Amino acid sequence: MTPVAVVLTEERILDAAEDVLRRFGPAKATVVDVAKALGVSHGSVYRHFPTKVALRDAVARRWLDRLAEPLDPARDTDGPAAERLLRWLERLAAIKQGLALNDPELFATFGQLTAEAREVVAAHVDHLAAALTEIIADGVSSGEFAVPDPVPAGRAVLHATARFHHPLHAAEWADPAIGSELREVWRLLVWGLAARP
Amino acid sequence: MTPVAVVLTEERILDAAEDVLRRFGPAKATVVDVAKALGVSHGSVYRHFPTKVALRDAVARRWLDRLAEPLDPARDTDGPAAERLLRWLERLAAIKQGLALNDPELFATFGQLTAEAREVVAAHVDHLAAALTEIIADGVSSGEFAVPDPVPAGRAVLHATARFHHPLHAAEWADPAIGSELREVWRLLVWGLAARP
DNA sequence: CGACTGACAAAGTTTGAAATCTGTCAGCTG
DNA sequence: CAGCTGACAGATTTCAAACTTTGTCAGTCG
Repeated sequence: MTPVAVVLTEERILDAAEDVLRRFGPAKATVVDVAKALGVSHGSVYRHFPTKVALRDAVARRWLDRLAEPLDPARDTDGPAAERLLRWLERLAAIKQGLALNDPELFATFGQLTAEAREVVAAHVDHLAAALTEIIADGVSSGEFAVPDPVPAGRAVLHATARFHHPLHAAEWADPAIGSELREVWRLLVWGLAARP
Repeated sequence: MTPVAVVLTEERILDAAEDVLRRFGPAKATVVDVAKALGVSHGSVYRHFPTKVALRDAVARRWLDRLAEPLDPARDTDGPAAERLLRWLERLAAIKQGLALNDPELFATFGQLTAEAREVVAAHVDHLAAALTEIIADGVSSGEFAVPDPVPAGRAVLHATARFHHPLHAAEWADPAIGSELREVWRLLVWGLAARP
Protein backbone atom coordinates (compact mmCIF):
# COMPACT_ATOMS: atom_id res chain seq x y z
CA MET A 1 0.00 0.00 0.00
CA THR A 2 1.42 3.37 -1.00
CA PRO A 3 1.22 6.36 1.38
CA VAL A 4 -1.71 8.24 -0.12
CA ALA A 5 -0.79 11.82 0.74
CA VAL A 6 2.67 11.60 -0.87
CA VAL A 7 2.15 9.47 -3.99
CA LEU A 8 3.40 11.14 -7.13
CA THR A 9 0.78 10.76 -9.88
CA GLU A 10 0.72 12.18 -13.39
CA GLU A 11 -2.20 14.24 -12.28
CA ARG A 12 -0.39 15.86 -9.38
CA ILE A 13 2.53 16.65 -11.69
CA LEU A 14 0.18 18.23 -14.24
CA ASP A 15 -1.43 20.38 -11.53
CA ALA A 16 2.00 21.59 -10.42
CA ALA A 17 3.16 22.15 -14.00
CA GLU A 18 0.08 24.18 -14.81
CA ASP A 19 0.67 26.28 -11.73
CA VAL A 20 4.32 26.86 -12.52
CA LEU A 21 3.50 27.78 -16.12
CA ARG A 22 0.86 30.25 -14.90
CA ARG A 23 3.29 31.88 -12.48
CA PHE A 24 6.55 31.94 -14.46
CA GLY A 25 5.32 31.89 -18.07
CA PRO A 26 6.25 29.30 -20.70
CA ALA A 27 9.69 30.79 -21.35
CA LYS A 28 10.91 30.58 -17.75
CA ALA A 29 9.09 27.55 -16.32
CA THR A 30 11.55 24.67 -15.86
CA VAL A 31 11.19 21.03 -14.92
CA VAL A 32 13.23 21.84 -11.82
CA ASP A 33 10.60 24.41 -10.80
CA VAL A 34 7.85 21.82 -11.19
CA ALA A 35 9.80 19.31 -9.09
CA LYS A 36 10.48 21.98 -6.45
CA ALA A 37 6.76 22.80 -6.26
CA LEU A 38 6.09 19.13 -5.58
CA GLY A 39 8.96 18.75 -3.12
CA VAL A 40 10.72 16.05 -5.18
CA SER A 41 13.84 15.86 -7.32
CA HIS A 42 13.46 16.67 -11.01
CA GLY A 43 14.57 13.13 -11.81
CA SER A 44 11.27 11.87 -10.36
CA VAL A 45 9.27 13.96 -12.79
CA TYR A 46 11.14 12.20 -15.61
CA ARG A 47 9.80 8.83 -14.38
CA HIS A 48 6.30 9.98 -15.42
CA PHE A 49 6.97 12.14 -18.50
CA PRO A 50 9.76 11.22 -20.91
CA THR A 51 10.64 14.81 -21.84
CA LYS A 52 9.78 18.38 -21.00
CA VAL A 53 7.92 18.63 -24.33
CA ALA A 54 5.72 15.64 -23.40
CA LEU A 55 4.88 17.31 -20.08
CA ARG A 56 3.98 20.58 -21.80
CA ASP A 57 1.88 18.73 -24.38
CA ALA A 58 -0.02 16.99 -21.58
CA VAL A 59 -0.72 20.34 -19.90
CA ALA A 60 -1.90 21.79 -23.23
CA ARG A 61 -4.17 18.79 -23.86
CA ARG A 62 -5.81 19.14 -20.47
CA TRP A 63 -6.30 22.87 -20.99
CA LEU A 64 -7.90 22.43 -24.40
CA ASP A 65 -10.12 19.58 -23.20
CA ARG A 66 -11.38 21.76 -20.37
CA LEU A 67 -12.01 24.66 -22.78
CA ALA A 68 -13.96 22.47 -25.18
CA GLU A 69 -16.16 20.90 -22.49
CA PRO A 70 -18.98 23.50 -22.61
CA LEU A 71 -19.08 23.11 -26.41
CA ASP A 72 -20.68 19.68 -26.56
CA PRO A 73 -23.61 20.17 -28.98
CA ALA A 74 -25.77 17.80 -26.88
CA ARG A 75 -25.89 20.53 -24.22
CA ASP A 76 -28.03 22.83 -26.36
CA THR A 77 -30.55 21.13 -28.64
CA ASP A 78 -33.35 23.71 -28.63
CA GLY A 79 -34.60 25.75 -31.57
CA PRO A 80 -33.58 25.87 -35.24
CA ALA A 81 -30.15 24.52 -36.23
CA ALA A 82 -29.17 27.92 -37.68
CA GLU A 83 -29.55 29.48 -34.26
CA ARG A 84 -27.87 26.62 -32.43
CA LEU A 85 -24.98 27.18 -34.83
CA LEU A 86 -24.80 30.88 -33.97
CA ARG A 87 -24.96 30.19 -30.23
CA TRP A 88 -22.20 27.56 -30.56
CA LEU A 89 -19.95 29.92 -32.54
CA GLU A 90 -20.57 32.76 -30.11
CA ARG A 91 -19.84 30.50 -27.16
CA LEU A 92 -16.55 29.40 -28.75
CA ALA A 93 -15.61 33.00 -29.51
CA ALA A 94 -16.61 34.11 -26.00
CA ILE A 95 -14.46 31.43 -24.38
CA LYS A 96 -11.35 32.39 -26.32
CA GLN A 97 -11.96 36.12 -26.39
CA GLY A 98 -12.85 36.16 -22.69
CA LEU A 99 -9.62 34.42 -21.78
CA ALA A 100 -7.63 36.82 -23.97
CA LEU A 101 -9.31 39.84 -22.39
CA ASN A 102 -9.45 38.82 -18.71
CA ASP A 103 -6.05 37.25 -18.36
CA PRO A 104 -3.76 38.19 -21.27
CA GLU A 105 -0.68 36.75 -19.56
CA LEU A 106 -2.30 33.36 -19.16
CA PHE A 107 -3.66 33.57 -22.70
CA ALA A 108 -0.16 34.28 -24.03
CA THR A 109 1.20 31.32 -22.06
CA PHE A 110 -1.54 29.13 -23.44
CA GLY A 111 -0.92 30.45 -26.98
CA GLN A 112 2.82 29.71 -26.76
CA LEU A 113 2.18 26.25 -25.44
CA THR A 114 -0.35 25.28 -28.09
CA ALA A 115 1.73 26.81 -30.89
CA GLU A 116 4.33 24.14 -30.10
CA ALA A 117 1.90 21.26 -29.45
CA ARG A 118 0.79 20.78 -33.06
CA GLU A 119 -0.56 17.22 -32.64
CA VAL A 120 -2.57 18.19 -29.59
CA VAL A 121 -4.05 21.19 -31.38
CA ALA A 122 -4.96 19.08 -34.41
CA ALA A 123 -7.00 16.78 -32.13
CA HIS A 124 -8.73 19.81 -30.61
CA VAL A 125 -9.57 21.21 -34.06
CA ASP A 126 -10.98 17.84 -35.14
CA HIS A 127 -13.10 17.79 -32.02
CA LEU A 128 -14.51 21.28 -32.73
CA ALA A 129 -15.20 20.42 -36.38
CA ALA A 130 -17.03 17.28 -35.25
CA ALA A 131 -19.28 19.36 -32.99
CA LEU A 132 -20.19 21.62 -35.93
CA THR A 133 -20.79 18.58 -38.12
CA GLU A 134 -23.23 17.28 -35.53
CA ILE A 135 -25.24 20.52 -35.47
CA ILE A 136 -25.30 20.65 -39.27
CA ALA A 137 -26.36 17.00 -39.53
CA ASP A 138 -29.27 17.76 -37.16
CA GLY A 139 -30.22 20.67 -39.43
CA VAL A 140 -30.17 18.35 -42.45
CA SER A 141 -32.41 15.82 -40.64
CA SER A 142 -34.94 18.53 -39.81
CA GLY A 143 -34.93 19.79 -43.42
CA GLU A 144 -33.44 23.16 -42.49
CA PHE A 145 -30.13 22.57 -44.20
CA ALA A 146 -29.44 20.99 -47.58
CA VAL A 147 -25.72 20.20 -47.70
CA PRO A 148 -24.75 16.92 -49.40
CA ASP A 149 -22.23 15.97 -46.67
CA PRO A 150 -22.13 17.57 -43.19
CA VAL A 151 -18.47 16.57 -42.58
CA PRO A 152 -16.76 18.97 -45.01
CA ALA A 153 -19.44 21.54 -44.20
CA GLY A 154 -18.52 21.42 -40.51
CA ARG A 155 -14.85 21.89 -41.32
CA ALA A 156 -15.69 24.74 -43.71
CA VAL A 157 -17.72 26.57 -41.04
CA LEU A 158 -14.85 26.23 -38.57
CA HIS A 159 -12.35 27.51 -41.14
CA ALA A 160 -14.61 30.39 -42.20
CA THR A 161 -14.85 31.59 -38.60
CA ALA A 162 -11.14 31.21 -37.77
CA ARG A 163 -10.77 34.97 -37.38
CA PHE A 164 -13.20 34.88 -34.43
CA HIS A 165 -11.73 32.04 -32.42
CA HIS A 166 -8.19 31.24 -33.60
CA PRO A 167 -5.70 32.59 -31.02
CA LEU A 168 -3.52 33.97 -33.82
CA HIS A 169 -6.17 36.62 -34.38
CA ALA A 170 -6.34 37.70 -30.71
CA ALA A 171 -5.05 41.20 -31.54
CA GLU A 172 -8.09 41.79 -33.78
CA TRP A 173 -10.55 41.00 -30.98
CA ALA A 174 -10.02 44.40 -29.39
CA ASP A 175 -12.18 45.91 -32.14
CA PRO A 176 -15.74 46.23 -30.76
CA ALA A 177 -17.12 45.44 -34.24
CA ILE A 178 -15.87 41.85 -33.89
CA GLY A 179 -19.24 40.57 -32.63
CA SER A 180 -21.26 41.94 -35.53
CA GLU A 181 -18.60 40.73 -37.98
CA LEU A 182 -19.11 37.19 -36.69
CA ARG A 183 -22.86 37.56 -37.24
CA GLU A 184 -22.31 38.74 -40.82
CA VAL A 185 -20.20 35.70 -41.59
CA TRP A 186 -22.70 33.40 -39.83
CA ARG A 187 -25.54 34.90 -41.90
CA LEU A 188 -23.80 34.07 -45.19
CA LEU A 189 -22.90 30.59 -43.94
CA VAL A 190 -26.39 29.56 -42.81
CA TRP A 191 -27.94 30.84 -46.03
CA GLY A 192 -25.32 28.80 -47.81
CA LEU A 193 -26.10 25.72 -45.72
CA ALA A 194 -29.83 26.10 -46.36
CA ALA A 195 -29.62 26.75 -50.12
CA ARG A 196 -30.55 24.06 -52.63
CA PRO A 197 -28.22 24.62 -55.59
CA MET B 1 18.51 72.60 -61.21
CA THR B 2 19.60 69.69 -58.99
CA PRO B 3 22.27 67.20 -60.10
CA VAL B 4 20.09 64.33 -61.31
CA ALA B 5 22.32 61.34 -60.64
CA VAL B 6 22.97 62.24 -57.01
CA VAL B 7 19.65 63.67 -55.74
CA LEU B 8 18.33 61.89 -52.68
CA THR B 9 14.60 61.22 -53.18
CA GLU B 10 12.19 59.31 -50.98
CA GLU B 11 11.98 56.80 -53.73
CA ARG B 12 15.71 56.12 -53.87
CA ILE B 13 15.69 55.72 -50.08
CA LEU B 14 12.79 53.25 -50.25
CA ASP B 15 14.61 51.22 -52.91
CA ALA B 16 17.69 51.04 -50.73
CA ALA B 17 15.67 50.27 -47.59
CA GLU B 18 13.84 47.44 -49.32
CA ASP B 19 17.14 46.01 -50.47
CA VAL B 20 18.70 46.23 -47.03
CA LEU B 21 15.64 44.61 -45.43
CA ARG B 22 15.78 41.79 -47.98
CA ARG B 23 19.46 41.18 -47.32
CA PHE B 24 19.73 41.63 -43.54
CA GLY B 25 16.18 40.85 -42.39
CA PRO B 26 13.95 43.16 -40.37
CA ALA B 27 15.73 42.48 -37.07
CA LYS B 28 19.20 43.50 -38.28
CA ALA B 29 18.55 46.18 -40.89
CA THR B 30 19.52 49.60 -39.52
CA VAL B 31 19.11 53.15 -40.79
CA VAL B 32 22.90 53.34 -40.90
CA ASP B 33 22.90 50.38 -43.32
CA VAL B 34 20.40 52.14 -45.56
CA ALA B 35 22.49 55.32 -45.55
CA LYS B 36 25.64 53.32 -46.28
CA ALA B 37 23.93 51.65 -49.26
CA LEU B 38 23.15 55.13 -50.60
CA GLY B 39 26.60 56.57 -49.80
CA VAL B 40 25.23 59.28 -47.49
CA SER B 41 25.22 59.91 -43.75
CA HIS B 42 22.30 58.50 -41.75
CA GLY B 43 21.33 62.07 -40.80
CA SER B 44 20.33 62.65 -44.42
CA VAL B 45 17.87 59.78 -44.34
CA TYR B 46 16.21 61.50 -41.37
CA ARG B 47 15.55 64.60 -43.52
CA HIS B 48 13.11 62.48 -45.57
CA PHE B 49 11.59 60.13 -42.97
CA PRO B 50 11.00 61.33 -39.42
CA THR B 51 11.71 57.95 -37.77
CA LYS B 52 12.81 54.45 -38.58
CA VAL B 53 9.21 53.30 -38.05
CA ALA B 54 7.97 55.76 -40.70
CA LEU B 55 10.55 54.43 -43.14
CA ARG B 56 9.55 50.83 -42.48
CA ASP B 57 5.87 51.72 -42.83
CA ALA B 58 6.57 53.33 -46.19
CA VAL B 59 8.37 50.19 -47.38
CA ALA B 60 5.46 48.03 -46.16
CA ARG B 61 2.93 50.28 -47.92
CA ARG B 62 4.79 50.00 -51.23
CA TRP B 63 5.06 46.22 -50.87
CA LEU B 64 1.37 45.79 -50.14
CA ASP B 65 0.34 48.12 -52.96
CA ARG B 66 2.44 46.12 -55.39
CA LEU B 67 0.92 42.85 -54.12
CA ALA B 68 -2.63 44.15 -54.50
CA GLU B 69 -2.14 45.46 -58.03
CA PRO B 70 -3.15 42.24 -59.86
CA LEU B 71 -6.31 42.09 -57.72
CA ASP B 72 -8.17 44.99 -59.31
CA PRO B 73 -11.61 43.47 -60.13
CA ALA B 74 -11.75 45.49 -63.35
CA ARG B 75 -9.04 43.17 -64.72
CA ASP B 76 -11.36 40.16 -64.83
CA THR B 77 -15.00 40.86 -65.66
CA ASP B 78 -15.93 37.68 -67.56
CA GLY B 79 -18.43 35.05 -66.51
CA PRO B 80 -20.72 34.70 -63.48
CA ALA B 81 -19.92 36.73 -60.38
CA ALA B 82 -19.65 33.53 -58.30
CA GLU B 83 -16.79 32.37 -60.47
CA ARG B 84 -15.11 35.77 -60.60
CA LEU B 85 -15.23 35.63 -56.81
CA LEU B 86 -13.54 32.24 -56.73
CA ARG B 87 -10.85 33.35 -59.19
CA TRP B 88 -10.21 36.50 -57.13
CA LEU B 89 -9.91 34.54 -53.87
CA GLU B 90 -7.65 31.96 -55.48
CA ARG B 91 -5.47 34.70 -56.95
CA LEU B 92 -5.14 36.37 -53.54
CA ALA B 93 -4.32 33.03 -51.90
CA ALA B 94 -1.84 32.18 -54.67
CA ILE B 95 -0.02 35.50 -54.27
CA LYS B 96 0.43 35.12 -50.52
CA GLN B 97 0.97 31.37 -50.51
CA GLY B 98 3.40 31.59 -53.44
CA LEU B 99 5.49 34.18 -51.65
CA ALA B 100 5.49 32.08 -48.47
CA LEU B 101 6.55 28.97 -50.39
CA ASN B 102 9.11 30.40 -52.83
CA ASP B 103 10.90 32.82 -50.57
CA PRO B 104 10.14 32.08 -46.91
CA GLU B 105 12.84 34.44 -45.67
CA LEU B 106 11.40 37.37 -47.58
CA PHE B 107 7.91 36.36 -46.51
CA ALA B 108 9.00 36.35 -42.85
CA THR B 109 10.56 39.81 -43.32
CA PHE B 110 7.37 41.02 -44.93
CA GLY B 111 5.28 39.43 -42.15
CA GLN B 112 7.35 41.09 -39.41
CA LEU B 113 7.15 44.44 -41.13
CA THR B 114 3.40 44.37 -41.66
CA ALA B 115 2.75 43.02 -38.15
CA GLU B 116 4.13 46.33 -36.87
CA ALA B 117 2.56 48.60 -39.51
CA ARG B 118 -1.03 48.31 -38.28
CA GLU B 119 -2.36 51.44 -40.02
CA VAL B 120 -0.82 50.46 -43.32
CA VAL B 121 -2.30 46.97 -43.08
CA ALA B 122 -5.73 48.38 -42.24
CA ALA B 123 -5.65 50.39 -45.49
CA HIS B 124 -4.64 47.27 -47.42
CA VAL B 125 -7.49 45.26 -45.86
CA ASP B 126 -9.99 48.02 -46.73
CA HIS B 127 -8.70 47.95 -50.28
CA LEU B 128 -9.19 44.17 -50.55
CA ALA B 129 -12.67 44.34 -48.99
CA ALA B 130 -13.59 47.06 -51.51
CA ALA B 131 -12.53 44.79 -54.39
CA LEU B 132 -14.80 42.01 -53.06
CA THR B 133 -17.63 44.50 -52.59
CA GLU B 134 -17.28 45.48 -56.24
CA ILE B 135 -17.55 41.89 -57.46
CA ILE B 136 -20.54 41.25 -55.19
CA ALA B 137 -22.25 44.48 -56.33
CA ASP B 138 -21.83 43.33 -59.95
CA GLY B 139 -23.44 40.03 -58.96
CA VAL B 140 -26.36 41.86 -57.40
CA SER B 141 -26.82 43.97 -60.57
CA SER B 142 -26.91 40.85 -62.72
CA GLY B 143 -29.45 39.19 -60.40
CA GLU B 144 -27.04 36.42 -59.38
CA PHE B 145 -26.67 37.59 -55.79
CA ALA B 146 -29.34 38.87 -53.42
CA VAL B 147 -27.54 40.53 -50.50
CA PRO B 148 -29.13 43.70 -49.12
CA ASP B 149 -25.81 45.61 -48.91
CA PRO B 150 -22.61 44.50 -50.71
CA VAL B 151 -20.32 46.46 -48.34
CA PRO B 152 -20.67 44.27 -45.22
CA ALA B 153 -20.91 41.24 -47.50
CA GLY B 154 -17.50 42.07 -49.00
CA ARG B 155 -15.97 42.40 -45.56
CA ALA B 156 -17.62 39.15 -44.43
CA VAL B 157 -16.21 37.23 -47.42
CA LEU B 158 -12.72 38.58 -46.68
CA HIS B 159 -13.02 37.63 -43.01
CA ALA B 160 -14.42 34.19 -43.79
CA THR B 161 -11.42 33.43 -46.01
CA ALA B 162 -8.76 34.82 -43.62
CA ARG B 163 -7.32 31.34 -43.11
CA PHE B 164 -6.37 31.20 -46.78
CA HIS B 165 -4.66 34.57 -47.20
CA HIS B 166 -3.81 36.05 -43.79
CA PRO B 167 -0.03 35.68 -43.21
CA LEU B 168 -0.68 34.55 -39.61
CA HIS B 169 -1.94 31.28 -41.06
CA ALA B 170 1.10 30.67 -43.27
CA ALA B 171 2.05 27.54 -41.32
CA GLU B 172 -1.26 25.91 -42.29
CA TRP B 173 -0.64 26.42 -46.03
CA ALA B 174 1.77 23.49 -46.13
CA ASP B 175 -1.24 21.15 -46.00
CA PRO B 176 -2.08 20.14 -49.60
CA ALA B 177 -5.80 20.12 -48.71
CA ILE B 178 -5.71 23.90 -48.36
CA GLY B 179 -6.93 24.48 -51.93
CA SER B 180 -10.01 22.30 -51.62
CA GLU B 181 -10.75 23.80 -48.20
CA LEU B 182 -10.90 27.24 -49.82
CA ARG B 183 -13.36 25.89 -52.39
CA GLU B 184 -15.58 24.43 -49.64
CA VAL B 185 -15.76 27.79 -47.91
CA TRP B 186 -16.36 29.59 -51.21
CA ARG B 187 -19.20 27.19 -52.03
CA LEU B 188 -21.04 28.00 -48.79
CA LEU B 189 -20.40 31.71 -49.26
CA VAL B 190 -21.74 32.00 -52.83
CA TRP B 191 -24.84 29.98 -51.96
CA GLY B 192 -25.27 32.36 -49.04
CA LEU B 193 -24.82 35.39 -51.32
CA ALA B 194 -27.32 34.01 -53.83
CA ALA B 195 -29.99 32.97 -51.29
CA ARG B 196 -33.15 35.02 -50.85
CA PRO B 197 -34.05 34.72 -47.15
C1' DC C 1 20.30 79.42 -48.32
C1' DG C 2 19.21 74.71 -48.44
C1' DA C 3 21.16 70.08 -48.43
C1' DC C 4 24.24 67.41 -46.02
C1' DT C 5 27.64 65.97 -42.26
C1' DG C 6 29.33 64.08 -38.07
C1' DA C 7 29.64 64.33 -32.97
C1' DC C 8 26.68 63.37 -29.31
C1' DA C 9 23.29 61.46 -25.44
C1' DA C 10 20.13 58.03 -24.52
C1' DA C 11 18.34 53.64 -25.72
C1' DG C 12 19.04 49.15 -27.37
C1' DT C 13 21.88 45.19 -28.85
C1' DT C 14 25.80 41.97 -28.80
C1' DT C 15 28.99 38.97 -26.54
C1' DG C 16 31.15 35.57 -23.95
C1' DA C 17 32.00 33.81 -19.33
C1' DA C 18 29.33 32.03 -15.46
C1' DA C 19 25.22 29.90 -14.02
C1' DT C 20 21.34 26.97 -14.87
C1' DC C 21 18.73 23.45 -17.14
C1' DT C 22 17.73 18.89 -19.46
C1' DG C 23 17.85 14.17 -19.55
C1' DT C 24 20.47 9.90 -17.72
C1' DC C 25 21.74 6.58 -14.53
C1' DA C 26 24.24 4.26 -10.68
C1' DG C 27 23.16 3.80 -6.16
C1' DC C 28 20.42 4.72 -1.75
C1' DT C 29 16.37 3.97 1.20
C1' DG C 30 12.00 2.57 3.42
C1' DC D 1 12.76 -3.97 -4.81
C1' DA D 2 9.90 0.15 -6.40
C1' DG D 3 10.42 4.63 -6.14
C1' DC D 4 13.30 8.19 -5.44
C1' DT D 5 17.79 10.89 -5.20
C1' DG D 6 21.64 13.56 -6.65
C1' DA D 7 25.90 13.90 -9.44
C1' DC D 8 26.97 14.45 -14.13
C1' DA D 9 27.77 15.85 -19.37
C1' DG D 10 26.20 18.63 -22.81
C1' DA D 11 22.94 22.21 -24.21
C1' DT D 12 20.82 26.42 -23.10
C1' DT D 13 20.11 30.68 -20.63
C1' DT D 14 21.49 34.74 -17.94
C1' DC D 15 24.02 38.98 -16.93
C1' DA D 16 26.81 42.83 -17.18
C1' DA D 17 30.19 45.24 -19.75
C1' DA D 18 31.44 46.76 -24.45
C1' DC D 19 29.62 48.18 -28.49
C1' DT D 20 25.99 49.81 -31.87
C1' DT D 21 21.94 52.33 -33.07
C1' DT D 22 18.52 56.06 -32.98
C1' DG D 23 17.36 60.61 -33.39
C1' DT D 24 19.09 65.62 -32.76
C1' DC D 25 21.39 69.59 -33.98
C1' DA D 26 25.18 73.00 -34.45
C1' DG D 27 28.05 73.67 -38.03
C1' DT D 28 30.15 72.94 -43.03
C1' DC D 29 29.92 73.19 -48.00
C1' DG D 30 28.72 74.63 -52.60
